[in-house]
Amino acid sequence: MKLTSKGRYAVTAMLDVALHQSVGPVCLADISARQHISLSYLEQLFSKLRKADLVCSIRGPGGGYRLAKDALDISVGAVIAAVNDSVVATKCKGEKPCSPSGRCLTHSLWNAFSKKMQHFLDSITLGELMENAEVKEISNKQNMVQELQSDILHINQLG
Amino acid sequence: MKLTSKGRYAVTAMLDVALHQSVGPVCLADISARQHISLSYLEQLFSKLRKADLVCSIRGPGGGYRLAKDALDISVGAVIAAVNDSVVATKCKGEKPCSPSGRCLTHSLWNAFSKKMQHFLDSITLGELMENAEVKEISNKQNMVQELQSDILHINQLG
DNA sequence: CATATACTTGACTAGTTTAGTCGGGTTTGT
DNA sequence: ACAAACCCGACTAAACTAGTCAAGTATATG
Repeated sequence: MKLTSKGRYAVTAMLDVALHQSVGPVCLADISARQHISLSYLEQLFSKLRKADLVCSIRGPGGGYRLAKDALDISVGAVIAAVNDSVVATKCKGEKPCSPSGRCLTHSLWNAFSKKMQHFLDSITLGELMENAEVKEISNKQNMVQELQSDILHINQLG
Repeated sequence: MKLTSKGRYAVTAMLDVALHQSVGPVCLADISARQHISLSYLEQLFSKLRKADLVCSIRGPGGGYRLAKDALDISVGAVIAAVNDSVVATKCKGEKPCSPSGRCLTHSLWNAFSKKMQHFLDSITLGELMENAEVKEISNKQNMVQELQSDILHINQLG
């Protein structure tokens, strides 16, 4: 799992679709205008998002994109994975020794972290983020502590 | 917060130091040999890690690096941040309009996610990962026989 | 003190990825 | 028919990755 601005663009665009699809399909030109992402780049991203079945497209005038599922069923992790033509291929496979106290232990530690990371990204959905936003819109700064606590709770549930 | 193989190398190297510092300072040559990371590249990484006060160095023969704090006080997030000369500079700062239903809402949603992400990375420490590993070490040893068998099988297929 | 060991710093680079452009398509509502 | 929208592939400048290379500086030990 990589985390770069490419993924940020994808998540941002998907959130834009989620926020605006209630009045009909959202066209890339509108997203481009609102989020300041170049149209052609959006085309690239949405091509991958469509192939990953995260959005569906409506062609022709008045067309655009729509989320393929409920926003609560689309994880941030899925969006990021879709645009990063991954295939990382963890190296430590064919290589022989991997002594218990050496390379392989550290490697498995990294894998443990990587897995936690993955679960975390998969556990946050677009819908969740939107719900949080609605609450936030009312009082922005009030519940910093609550938020932190719920975050920690959330993390503990994962691990 | 970026998450690339640079960060992975850094975390891996730091874990290696954490695992081996009990018998004295860990020199980069040893880490290079164990983790298969080039010495010169490690030099770059540790230069940054030292500036971030995550490790301290002991020069001269028998020298090397040591964690600057307890492994339980060094978060994975801190390590990754140290090697990624960040300065992301979130764009939405000087820009004016940021209409509530447009760009700025999506932007704040991304920030919300970004924050969660940050908290998550900061909440995992090197020490925690090591504790998890101790449990795993047993199951690793159980798999050794299986692994050996599959290796033998592989060799037989070649001959 | 000499010297080998080990860290320190900076300049350089091939290769890959990012973020984007360009120019053509195809589909479809009016 | 026409225009709005998606679709697709080739291309590219800039940035970043993952290093290499070379010339230092500090220090433990004989």
